[in-house]
Amino acid sequence: MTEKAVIEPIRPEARTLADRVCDQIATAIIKGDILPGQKISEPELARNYGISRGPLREAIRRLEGWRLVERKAHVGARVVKLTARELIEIYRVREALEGMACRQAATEMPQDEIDALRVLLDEHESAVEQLDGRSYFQKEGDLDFHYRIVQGSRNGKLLELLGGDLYHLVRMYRYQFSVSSSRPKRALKEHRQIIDAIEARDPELAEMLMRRHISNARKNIEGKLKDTTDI
Amino acid sequence: MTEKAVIEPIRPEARTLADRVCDQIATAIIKGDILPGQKISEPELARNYGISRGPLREAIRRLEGWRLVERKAHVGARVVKLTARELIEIYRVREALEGMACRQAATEMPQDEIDALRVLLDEHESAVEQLDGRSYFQKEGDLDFHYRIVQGSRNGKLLELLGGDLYHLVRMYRYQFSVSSSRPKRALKEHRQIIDAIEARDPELAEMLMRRHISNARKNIEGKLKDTTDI
DNA sequence: CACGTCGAGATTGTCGACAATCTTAAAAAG
DNA sequence: CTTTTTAAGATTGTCGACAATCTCGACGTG
Repeated sequence: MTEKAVIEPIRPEARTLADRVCDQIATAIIKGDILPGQKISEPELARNYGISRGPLREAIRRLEGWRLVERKAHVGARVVKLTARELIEIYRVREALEGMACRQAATEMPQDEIDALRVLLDEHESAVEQLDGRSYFQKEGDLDFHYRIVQGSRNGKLLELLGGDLYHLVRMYRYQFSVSSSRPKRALKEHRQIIDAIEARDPELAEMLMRRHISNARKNIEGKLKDTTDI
Repeated sequence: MTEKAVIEPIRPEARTLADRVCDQIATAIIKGDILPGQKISEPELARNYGISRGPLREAIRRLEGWRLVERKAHVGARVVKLTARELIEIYRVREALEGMACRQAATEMPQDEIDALRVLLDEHESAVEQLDGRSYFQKEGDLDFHYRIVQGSRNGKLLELLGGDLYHLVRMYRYQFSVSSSRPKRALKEHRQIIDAIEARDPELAEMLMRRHISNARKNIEGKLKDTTDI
């Protein structure tokens, strides 16, 4: 009895097959090992991962829920291929949603989470200084910052929407186009302004800063997309 | 050949088994035939609908993506049971999202869709006058109005988020508690104001009116929830 | 040569059976 | 009598096979 209570948290791999394969495929998609628009063959993946088609289909279904793949009956699943328009749409939605999250975080986020977030920003700063240009950690680190703000809003539905659908797509886009190196220092400065506003318990300022922060990122992307022929 | 082109749109039931069962279960949940918190037994439902567990699991998995059911590994699926807090959270998210949708609709919604929406509102008015109090059509009609506004925003991701997750839950809540009869005439008036602002191509006013409209609905609910012991 | 038809092959949808896990209730120990 | 253990039953997870459907290239016709 006492044994079990200790062992259980140690073994988080008690998950189901579908869970693990789902994570593996999601990572493969986000990192670009499976390209956008590419077909997802059930027999092939089942052989690759050494499992049956049952759990694999469950994993694909979950990815469909995350909007990482699209399925058509009797045809199959393909990795989503974001158009430039859709990418911009995502950023506009984030502007509204995360602006709201930031406003609520200014009143709801507990002090210890604010402190922890400042520590995270310090880590980001040293990482940015060390690697100077494009840093791997900054890629995910930026999303981590945003995720914590949303957590701080104490709105579970908001967390579901942003964490469930949009962030997967944003992560995919970032890996595919390696756009994190755009402006790490300026982004870091904006992050600090935002957390300052939250700690000052100023909802209006916090929302405004977050909206401007995401709006800046969107404009940065729009500029880059003009060069690319398609996406 | 010419036959097929005619027959195909006539027979939309060429969908898969999982598709139809998914719709059936979703309707059963929303209408309250399956109560919140109730367990979803795979063998039982498979017998009821006369299908195998394969398509049924696919249907349940899709409902999980719509946040209508929650699943735990090796335990099973249960219909979600919204807490009062979560319901309020949903309305706060809708306020931000649909406010944004309304703002974009003021610049993007084509005139013919605006005209069609006015026709819909006229139908609602006659339905409200005829049945006076609580009318079945008004229940879904209200959501129909909101859905069309979001469509008018021409933001596909917004439509996915609102139509995919939140509206199912709102529909379920409305059926369960029969709250549509709260204030149909006032809601109708607010709807007309909103479409007026959109036709006037006034984004700021349109957003403000929509936010206030949803905020009013939220406050109305908050008042009703005070009476209920739990939900 | 262009276009429509047809069929082989492969892929997805569906099914039933077996294995792993949880739940429940009875039995045993204190 | 309360608590712990254990075992039976049922449920979920996984697998392999069969049926329905789509894809794509070859073939015939205008």
